[in-house]
Amino acid sequence: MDLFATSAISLFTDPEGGIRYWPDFLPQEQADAWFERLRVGCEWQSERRLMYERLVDVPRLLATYRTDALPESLPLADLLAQVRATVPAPFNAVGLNFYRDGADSVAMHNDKLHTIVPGQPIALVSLGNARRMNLRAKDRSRGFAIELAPGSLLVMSHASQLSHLHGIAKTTRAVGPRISAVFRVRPEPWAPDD
DNA sequence: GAAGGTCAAGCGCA
DNA sequence: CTGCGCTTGACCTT
Repeated sequence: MDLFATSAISLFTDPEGGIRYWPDFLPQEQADAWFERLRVGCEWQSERRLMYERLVDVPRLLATYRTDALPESLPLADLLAQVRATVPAPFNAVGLNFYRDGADSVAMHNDKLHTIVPGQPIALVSLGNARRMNLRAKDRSRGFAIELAPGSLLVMSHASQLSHLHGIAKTTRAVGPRISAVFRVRPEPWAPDD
């Protein structure tokens, strides 16, 4: 029995479940402990991108694992079990994003369609500092935002990736580090360095 | 293989 | 303050 993953808030509806949010998915103590273990233990990768003749850092750190090869030093198997208790999908991938401070961000985007399987959801667990996620329908019919609290779960349908964009804007507010763990069902075969 | 989309920082605008 | 839309260009997707 899980006393925490009780009530989902529906942010958007479609035939595949739309976009749902569980603010209290994990107990706070567990969210805090897992955040620290992931921050210290993940093999964080930085990337660079060219823009206007300058090489700039991608404003976040990244890590990717197959769910069938999770490092035992990380709490990802436990986290996956928690996620699957609420979202019963055959997740085979977890991507982690480390937003170190308010200068880290990700532009509005939808998940790469070749990295997800039609009909299967995407499950995003937030740890560490809260950050605001902006969401917008691609047809611009509506936009909304959700404060992604530590220990929360956001589930987005495959269909919602066709209809909506999401992103994390930079902020001048003093915000501490945040980690998101995003579970996906990727078409096989795939490798973590894809 | 051509065409179109992505997405990084910074600026102007509302 | 915030979000948004525009810019270039290498790389990715269709």
